[in-house]
Amino acid sequence: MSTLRAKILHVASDLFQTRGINSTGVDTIVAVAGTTKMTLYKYFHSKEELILEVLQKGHQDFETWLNDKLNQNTKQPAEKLQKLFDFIEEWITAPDFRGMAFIKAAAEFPNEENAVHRLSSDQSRQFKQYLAGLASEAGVKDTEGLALQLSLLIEGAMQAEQMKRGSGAIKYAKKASKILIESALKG
Amino acid sequence: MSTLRAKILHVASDLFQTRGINSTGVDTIVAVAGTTKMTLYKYFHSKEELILEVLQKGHQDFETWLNDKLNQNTKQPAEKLQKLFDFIEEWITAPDFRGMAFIKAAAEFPNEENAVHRLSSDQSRQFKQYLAGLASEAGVKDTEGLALQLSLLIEGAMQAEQMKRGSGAIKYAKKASKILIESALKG
DNA sequence: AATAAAATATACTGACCAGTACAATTAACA
DNA sequence: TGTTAATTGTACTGGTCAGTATATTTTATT
Repeated sequence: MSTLRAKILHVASDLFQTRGINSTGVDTIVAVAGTTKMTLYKYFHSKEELILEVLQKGHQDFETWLNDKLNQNTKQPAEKLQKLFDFIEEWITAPDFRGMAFIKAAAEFPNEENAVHRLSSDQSRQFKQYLAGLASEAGVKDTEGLALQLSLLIEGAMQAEQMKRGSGAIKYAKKASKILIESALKG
Repeated sequence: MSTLRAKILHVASDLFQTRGINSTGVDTIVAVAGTTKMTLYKYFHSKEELILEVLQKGHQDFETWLNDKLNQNTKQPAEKLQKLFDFIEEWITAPDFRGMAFIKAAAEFPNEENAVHRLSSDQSRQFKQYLAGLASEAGVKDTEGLALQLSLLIEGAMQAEQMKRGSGAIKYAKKASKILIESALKG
C-alpha cells in the first residue's frame, strides 16, 4: 500500500540526513523501513528517483511550514520580513535539524549536469524567489538584492549549525538581517 | 620521490572537488596521477588519511593566499576588513573555483564523530577566528559577532557560487559586509 | 659488476553496491 | 473452494570499492 511508500520516503530522508546520500545503500533503507528492495523498486524506479523525491518532499515541507508560520503570526506584509528569522531560528534549533537537504545534496553531487544537483540548485533559486516575494510585499526596492543577502545569511547559518550543533550562528544572522532589512527599506 | 606524493595530493584534491569525495575511488586517483595504489598507500595509510591531508593543504593554501593578499595591499589594520571581500571575490570568481572544500566535506561526512567532519568543523572555526582577528585589529567591539556574520556571508556566497556558477552572490555579500562592518564599528 | 634495498606493477581478496530474475505468498474474485 | 492476479521474499548478477600479497623492476652501495 501507499503507507510503505511513505515509510520508505521517510526512512530514506532520515538516513540521507544522518549518514549522507552516497553512503546510504538501498539495502540499509529497506532494512530500516522493514521491507525489501523489490517493494522499493516498485515505488521508485531507481535510487536517483528516490533521492529526487526525498529532496522534493523535504523542500516542500519546509516552505509549507515556513509559509504557514508567517501567515499565522503576522498581519501586515512588512511584518513577515521582520519575523522571518524568528521562524528560521525555530526551524534550525529543532532537535532533529541536520542541515538543509539541498545544500548537502549539492555538495554530494557537484556535477552541474547531474539531476540531483540541478534539483538542489533549483530549490535554492526557488527559496530566494520566495524571499524576494516577501521583500517585495514589504516595499523594498531592490528585492532581488535583499533576498540574496538574506538567503546567504540563512543558508550560511544552516551550514554553520549543521557543522556544529549549538553554534549560535542563527543569533548573529538574525541581528545581521535586522540591519540589512532596515538598510534595504531606506535605500 | 616526494614529487609523486605531491602529485597524488593535487590530483586527489582536484577529483574530490569536481566529483565529490565519496564518489572518487582510489583507483581513479592513481590512474589520473599516473601511478599505482601501492605507491599511494606507501605515502598515505588510508583513503581517510589522504582526505584529511587534502583538506589540510587546501585550507592552508587558502588562508596563506588571503593573508598575503591582505598584507600586500593594505597599510592600516582597519583597511584589511574593508578590502577583505575584494579578495574573497577574487578567490570565488577564479575559473577553477569549485566550492569551499571544508563545507562540502562536512556535507559528505555528516556524522560529528567522523574525523573528516571534525577537521572540517575545526577549519570553519579557525577561519572565524582569523576574521575575528581582523575585526579586533580594526577596533571592533563585538569581534566574535562580526566575525560570525562575515563568515556566514562568505560561506554562504561560496555555497551559492558552487551551486550555480556566476550567481553574483558575492556582489551582494560584499554590499552586505560593508553595512555590517559599518554597523559594528559604530556599535 | 654483484648484492642489497627500495620503489613499482600485477593480480587478487572480501565486502558492498544498485538492480533483477524468479519463487513464494497473499489477496480477490468466482 | 479453486483460479487468477498482485504483492512480497530469496537469491543472485555484474560491477566497484578499499586495501594487500606477491612479483618485478629500479636504484643505491660496494
